[in-house]
Amino acid sequence: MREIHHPKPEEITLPDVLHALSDPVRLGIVETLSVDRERSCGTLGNGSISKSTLSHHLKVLREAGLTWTRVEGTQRLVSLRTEELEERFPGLLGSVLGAAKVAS
Amino acid sequence: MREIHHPKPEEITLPDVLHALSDPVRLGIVETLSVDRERSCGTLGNGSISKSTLSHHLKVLREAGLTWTRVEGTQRLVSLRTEELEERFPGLLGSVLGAAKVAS
DNA sequence: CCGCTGGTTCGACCTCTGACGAACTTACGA
DNA sequence: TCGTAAGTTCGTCAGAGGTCGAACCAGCGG
Repeated sequence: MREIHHPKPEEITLPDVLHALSDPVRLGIVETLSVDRERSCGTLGNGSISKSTLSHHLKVLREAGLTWTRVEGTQRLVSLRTEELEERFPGLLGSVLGAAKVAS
Repeated sequence: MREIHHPKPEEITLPDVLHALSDPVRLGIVETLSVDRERSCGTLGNGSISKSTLSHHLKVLREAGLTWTRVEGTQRLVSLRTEELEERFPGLLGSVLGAAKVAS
């Protein structure tokens, strides 16, 4: 497989982040990751979504700078880039996650 | 002209809000409104945008629940629904505006 | 070496979105 | 009353975005 591209902190743009979070599926993934810290790709779909679509969403999140993906044997482990995001856009991720919780 | 539709606070959804904010043009409008409080539609375009496109963006913002529009004679005055948004999604608008400022 | 498991990539499809000009509506002012 | 200024609405266009199945690729286990 190809190199996994992750943007540098300074390359992360606000519109990209907001767009990535504006999809319910991706927002759900981010919520899950905020609780579980690190999960493999396959455990992030709610069953109602195909492998390829899930992979697409994870790519959007990764390229927006929201998540980090590392290879572990045959699977990829995904986690939130919490610290870097906090440094770049202080409070943003937290308030979005809080809002997501409120919206239940 | 038709009735101007504004969603009730409880009808405002997080994905809609984030999607509305994920467009640079609309984000700029929200930034402007966070400073000036209330402006007429025409003064919100950066010159580089047509009237109809601007009207479209303002409609997206309004229907996402971000802005309030009132009629004043021949023009419409647009303002942020700051309090209602704060109540619905505490801290969200503030951190987005802060992030927008950081991203300069 | 072969098959399985976990993911990615590739078209294809259809919808949504942003952009524009042109036509229309409304209110104000001369 | 007529024109003008401010916005909306409409139709259209091109491009982006989400979804899927199928094909593909990499490791691991037998």
